Order: sequence, then C-alpha cells, then structure tokens
Amino acid sequence: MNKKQLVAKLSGSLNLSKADAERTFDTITNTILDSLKSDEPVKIAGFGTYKVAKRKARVGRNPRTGEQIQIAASQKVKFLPAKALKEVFNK
Amino acid sequence: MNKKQLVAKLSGSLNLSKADAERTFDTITNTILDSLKSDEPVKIAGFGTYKVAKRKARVGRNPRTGEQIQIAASQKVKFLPAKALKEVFNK
DNA sequence: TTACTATATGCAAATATTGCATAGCCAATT
DNA sequence: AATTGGCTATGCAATATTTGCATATAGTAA
Repeated sequence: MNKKQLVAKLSGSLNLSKADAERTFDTITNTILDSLKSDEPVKIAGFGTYKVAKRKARVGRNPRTGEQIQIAASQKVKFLPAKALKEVFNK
Repeated sequence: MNKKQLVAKLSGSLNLSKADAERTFDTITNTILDSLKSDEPVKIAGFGTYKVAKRKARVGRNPRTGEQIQIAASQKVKFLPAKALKEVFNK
C-alpha cells in the first residue's frame, strides 16, 4: 500500500475529499517530523513511539573492495512498536 | 509529544474538532495496521515504510537468573525512514 | 484511577550497516 | 493518460548494533 492508496482509503472511511484527506495526512507526518527535529520523541499509545537515535562515528568496510571506511556520526528515526501492536502479529 | 498533543495540533491546523481529528488519526493507524496484518508493507513517500519483519527463533537468557531460554520466532513492525527524512537530521 | 510504557540488567544470536550498480516501482509534471 | 525523474530493493562481506528474554518500579497517559 502506498500513500495514494492510504489517502483514498481515508477519504472513503471519513467522508473527506481526497485533497482534504491528503492534507490531513501530510499535517500529521509534518507534525511528527517537527517534533523529532527538536529531539522530542512522539509517543502514540497503542501504536508506537518515534524517536531520533544518535549513531556514533565508526569504521565500516566497503564489501565490494574490502577497503576500510570511516563512517561519520549520524542520526536516524527509530520506530518502536507498542506492546499491543506486537501482540497483534504474534497472536 | 503524545497522542493527545498531536491530535490537538491537528485540530488547530486543519479546523477540525478534536473528536474528528482523533477519529482521522485512528483511522490512519488502523489502516496501516490492517495492511500490515495482511503482510502488505505501507510505503509513504518522503516519510518512510512500515513493514512486518519476521524474526527467527533463538536462544535468549533471563537476565535475572542467567538461565538460558528458548525464544520463539516472532514478527514485529519495522519502520524504515525515507532517504529524505534522514537528510533532515544529518543536514 | 487504571492502564500503558520506559528502564535496567547480561548475553547470544539475528540483523543492520556500508558502497554501488541494476532494476523496478512511484509520483509528479506535462 | 503517459513519460520521466527519483526513490527504493537487492546482493555482496565483515563488523557493529540491536534484539529480547523476566520482572518490578517509576513515570506518563487515558
């Protein structure tokens, strides 16, 4: 399922125009990103938590050549599924 | 930021009642979960992809007693941040 | 008030990471 | 409606990181 299909589904379930459904969806993702940008985790009970994880610089390796490579420190968004969500999939 | 604050923000930005904002939000998460339940990844361009990852059974350990424990195979929801999203945090 | 979630612990095994090319799919623009 | 540009999956090797076990408590949310 891609964004387009999700928006279509939203539109149908909620009696919204597709434009409104898309705007709503974009607002949600942007709000989540804004919060994460200020290093503030977003906790959605019963669904999961989005947070920014800091990764330290380290030495990696180019698997093609075997050559060692210095990898810079970076940040990435992590999603931790809520407990309830895990149970759904491991019924 | 928690769900309540996110819903409040949505309500304000989109001229929706809080009840409508919450209903919309819940519909989105439920739609994502439904798709994942049928093992169908959800791809949101510019944000990320949700997918179900299968984890094999393995040997674990009770950290309190040190005793070895067999851990059953399980499934968990993974979120893979989109490329655009990583760049925001590693500007 | 009741329910959920984070934390902290030791440790083995699963999985992510990294560069890069190809192929395929999605999204947006015409 | 179709084409193009852009993002993403895949596979590879070796190492780094994460996972997840039990359980109680503390903190937060509904």
